Amino acid sequence: MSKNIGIKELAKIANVSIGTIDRVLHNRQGVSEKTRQRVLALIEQHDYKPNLLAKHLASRKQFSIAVLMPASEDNPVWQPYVQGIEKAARDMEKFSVTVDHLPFDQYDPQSFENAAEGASAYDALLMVPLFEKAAMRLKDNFARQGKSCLCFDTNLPEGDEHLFIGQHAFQAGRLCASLLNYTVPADRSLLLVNLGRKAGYHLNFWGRENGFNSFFKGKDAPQRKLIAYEGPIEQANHLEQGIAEILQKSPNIGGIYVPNSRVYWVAHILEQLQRTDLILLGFDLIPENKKYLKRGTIDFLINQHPENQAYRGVEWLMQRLVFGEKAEPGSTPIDVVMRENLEE
Amino acid sequence: MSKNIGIKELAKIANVSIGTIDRVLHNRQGVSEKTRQRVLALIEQHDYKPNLLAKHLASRKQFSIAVLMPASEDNPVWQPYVQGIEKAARDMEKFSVTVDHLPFDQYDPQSFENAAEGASAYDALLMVPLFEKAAMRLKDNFARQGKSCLCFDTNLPEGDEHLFIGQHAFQAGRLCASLLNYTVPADRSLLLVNLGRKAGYHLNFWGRENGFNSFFKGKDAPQRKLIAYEGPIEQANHLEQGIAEILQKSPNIGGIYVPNSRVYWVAHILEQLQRTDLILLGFDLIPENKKYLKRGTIDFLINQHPENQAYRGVEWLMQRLVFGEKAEPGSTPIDVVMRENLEE
DNA sequence: AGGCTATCTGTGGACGTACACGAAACACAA
DNA sequence: TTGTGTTTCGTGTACGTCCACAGATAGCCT
Repeated sequence: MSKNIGIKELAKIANVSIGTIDRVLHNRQGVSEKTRQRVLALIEQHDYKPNLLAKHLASRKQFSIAVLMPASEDNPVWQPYVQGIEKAARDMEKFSVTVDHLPFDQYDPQSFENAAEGASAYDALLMVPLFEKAAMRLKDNFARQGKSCLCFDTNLPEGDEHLFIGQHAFQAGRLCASLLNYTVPADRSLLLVNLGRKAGYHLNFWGRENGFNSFFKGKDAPQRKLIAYEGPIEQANHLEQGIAEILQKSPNIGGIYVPNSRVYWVAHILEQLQRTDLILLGFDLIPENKKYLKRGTIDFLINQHPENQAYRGVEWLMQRLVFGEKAEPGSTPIDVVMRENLEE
Repeated sequence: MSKNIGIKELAKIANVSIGTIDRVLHNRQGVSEKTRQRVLALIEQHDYKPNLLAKHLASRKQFSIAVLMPASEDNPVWQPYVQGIEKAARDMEKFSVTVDHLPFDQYDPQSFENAAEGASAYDALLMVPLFEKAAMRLKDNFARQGKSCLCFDTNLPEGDEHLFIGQHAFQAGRLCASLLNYTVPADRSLLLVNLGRKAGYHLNFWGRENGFNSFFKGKDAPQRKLIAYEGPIEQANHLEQGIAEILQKSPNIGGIYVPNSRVYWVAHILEQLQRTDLILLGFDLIPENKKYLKRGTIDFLINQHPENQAYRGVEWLMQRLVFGEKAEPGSTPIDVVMRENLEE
């Protein structure tokens, strides 16, 4: 009904011109204290909200968003993120916002630095902070310039007021523990497989690992034997041998937890060893994992909704830039996928 | 860099006035076929995208969206939907879109009809089509007037090209079956509890029930004894008695599936009977259910992300109205919630 | 009072699009 | 040729805001 009041009406009521109102709104100098107060009161009183569309139109600004994220060629995990970014880029175009993907090598800190360099020219930043120190620096840089910066997929440790879109890794780990605890008989033990802890083993993996372990600690936590196996990242044949050995040595193992997307390696090995009876749980709906999920070798996968995460990240930044909003980014559900709810 | 081309530049290039460009863009009559083709070619060639901010500013249109949904007082299930709608209403305001909730009584078809009556004046419709025939009529009405109509939460059966945001009930049912199949030892049977099938037992419930049953049918489906219990909806004491009896008669039952939000009734009864050892699975994160989930009486809840569903529904309609887009509404993940990933 | 700052305020033209109105161009019959 | 009607096109104003510039007002000095 009562359509929002505009700068013009406001001027009429205050008996000043729109120029004055404008100056007050942007608290620029050149307006007497008396009028300023009067105008401010009226703004308050009439609950004036600037028309963001008109505002943005008049101030002919073009915004740009940088997305700092590994190249999708490195790892299929990043593929859907890229898709989300691309879709967002298309959708944001209408708000005069351009989105660029600045790829880096997820195993090479220097490449991150280089990409970060390029990001400084943008108005806002969306990044996967795989390299902690460099990411922190970059974030602080943006903060200092009053520009928004949002992390996704992986969160930085000191997350006080930190802006993040993604799964809570620790919680996800706990959920996995609970799921295995439900599905594996109580007298059997669980195996945690860490693939390639040294290289590119990023914060998310730690969180998932810690969350998993935390489930079995504490006073009335379920008693369950846990075995940890630290596998190599590169040599697949070493891994096969290692897993074969550990399964032989501990025939009591009933379930395996892989806190990252490389669970398909383990799936492959289990099929080789004809041990598909074990409950296998891992992360990410990449094609290889889906394959084994369909066959039943992998039993559960935790989905992060990557396309959605990336899209929402860009959207959130756009809303800040264009509309000046500052809502909570909101978290990503920890989505359990089984053969039965695998889409497509 | 190359800032988007505008209607003005386009006019200059085409050697016509902006008026003509405008007519071509809105394919209104009054422009010769020759010029139209020329302009269209240029539009294509320069990849012209109208500036939506300006567009919306100039066309002083006010859109309205009606949301046909049960009143949240009827049932806590609807509470988060209302919140989603309200948040959407706030966010859509800047696009001059108003959103009204037209509540109806989920058990009273007549109240649905009444609400539907009121909806006809709106530009678009978002509804929970609990009453099939009336909903179909309403939907067709909107379609006939070229207005958008979107269902959420519950889908209409003939969903050929039908627009829907929400969970796939059948798939959700299958997932639940699988989950119980994993967590309940193979030699124990499962109980399916239908609460109040007659009154307000809507399509979603059927889908979840059928999906569940389908899991155990087919050639290499797991063999498992299923027991179905049809409980009364109103008399809680009857229910308690009924469940107690059936548990006594079939002591082999290892898990219970309740295909709707009333799982907390069963949880309450299980606590009374001191049978919290049973795996209990149901739907919706309403406060009562959360309570029992935290305590461990309920083991799994399927979340529908209702706020999100409602919000996305409104947003989708807004995008159609304001921006004229026609993307797929996208589906809702089937989110498994356990004690460990219950938020807050 | 006239002149001169310094401070305060109003005006007008953008931004890119929508739309009403009216002008021009054309066709065709008288 | 003129008149009439129809099709095709251009112009002007508006949307709500930003911003540069010009205009007004007041204070003070000579």
